[in-house]
Amino acid sequence: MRPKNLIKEEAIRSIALQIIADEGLENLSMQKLAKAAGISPRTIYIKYENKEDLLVKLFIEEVLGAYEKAILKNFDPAAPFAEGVQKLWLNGFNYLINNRHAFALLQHGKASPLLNRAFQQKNIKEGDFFGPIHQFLTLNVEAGIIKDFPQEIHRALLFSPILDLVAEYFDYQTRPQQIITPETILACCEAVTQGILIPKK
Amino acid sequence: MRPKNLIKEEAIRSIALQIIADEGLENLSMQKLAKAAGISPRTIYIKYENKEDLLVKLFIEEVLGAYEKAILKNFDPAAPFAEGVQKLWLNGFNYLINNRHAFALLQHGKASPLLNRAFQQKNIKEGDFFGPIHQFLTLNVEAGIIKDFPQEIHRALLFSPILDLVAEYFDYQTRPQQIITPETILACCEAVTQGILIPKK
DNA sequence: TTTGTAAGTAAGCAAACGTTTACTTACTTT
DNA sequence: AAAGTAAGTAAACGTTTGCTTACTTACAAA
Repeated sequence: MRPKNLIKEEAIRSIALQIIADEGLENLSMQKLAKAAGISPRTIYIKYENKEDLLVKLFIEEVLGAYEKAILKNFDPAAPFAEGVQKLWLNGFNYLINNRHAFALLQHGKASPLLNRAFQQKNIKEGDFFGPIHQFLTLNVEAGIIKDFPQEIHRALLFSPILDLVAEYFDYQTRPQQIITPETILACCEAVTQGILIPKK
Repeated sequence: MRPKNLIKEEAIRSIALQIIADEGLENLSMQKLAKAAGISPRTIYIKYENKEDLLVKLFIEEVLGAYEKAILKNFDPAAPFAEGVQKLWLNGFNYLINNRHAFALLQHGKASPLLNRAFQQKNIKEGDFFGPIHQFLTLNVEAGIIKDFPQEIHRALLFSPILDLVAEYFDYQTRPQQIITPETILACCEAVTQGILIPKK
């Protein structure tokens, strides 16, 4: 039997991400995608049930999956708090600035009800997506090193600035000087863990 | 001459926001909007040039404008740092949890290239959108109270967690117990300004 | 009361939408 | 070499899209 063309399968995914990043989720159509990938619309339906199925799989597998893998690379949940947070920040920041298309869909994931629902169902079915981070935070709360907030709050406080900083990074790429670099990130990371107030002498 | 029906004008905007919040930006169509508002599609085009014009005006005027107004209510740029940040957090959080539809489009604004572009152009033309916040941060940097980061970085560190906390607030509304309340927000606000590390004795 | 003007509608345009049918191509197994 | 099978395509299905035309309604000025 004829083997499936893995190159085309990869093309569908990467070109879909590209269109979403450049024109927005609302401007992605199956016809446009097929044309850009140089294939027939029908071919997409061999691999994906329908448009929603394609979007959900793109988001969960291609984007969230890869992001999780990248952010947890060489991360040790038992590491000292500041060191662990720094690792996660650098991993996350570096991955996202080098994967603009994945970043774009990640942003859409927070806005689109479809993707939001898919993420929650995935989390319920397979347990915590970013397990080692959960473990890391629990350890540090139990050791009395960080304040005793629920996981979701810790995550919002510690990690949501990263996405905005990445967005600023891309904005500034189109202007005279870059103000957000990987070096900047270390200072931001410290500010988040220790606060941005300058301690009184 | 026939006066324009202000009720219908308001209906277009509020129902558009509702559809976007419930079904996503990618599922809003002019026909669906007209039907839901009980008017002819043509009527929308009396008030808005096209679909993009409608979306941009909704986002800039209806959502960003109202959000700015709400967040700056009773805010004094000359107030002490912790007090000022607390005010902004409470204003922002309370506005967003009471305006789910506006919150949804705000999230889309970070993901959609169209809305993103519109926001940047608006910012360039009319100067800083959240002027008093700019002033507030500048004052505190100059007084040596907070670290000397660029405005954009301060804003990402100080305010981006709010949106994620609001998202969690809405998520938890559909589940057994609410973990994020206006009272929680004060603790989060303190954690962001002073850090979440527990100081060593 | 007539006239001018803007608001609003019903109906429908071409184009694009997501999806499917009928078919061809390429490869494996017999 | 023939049969079998999955991959892939061209063309088009019916629907919906953004948007427009032709018309009616409601009001203010003359």
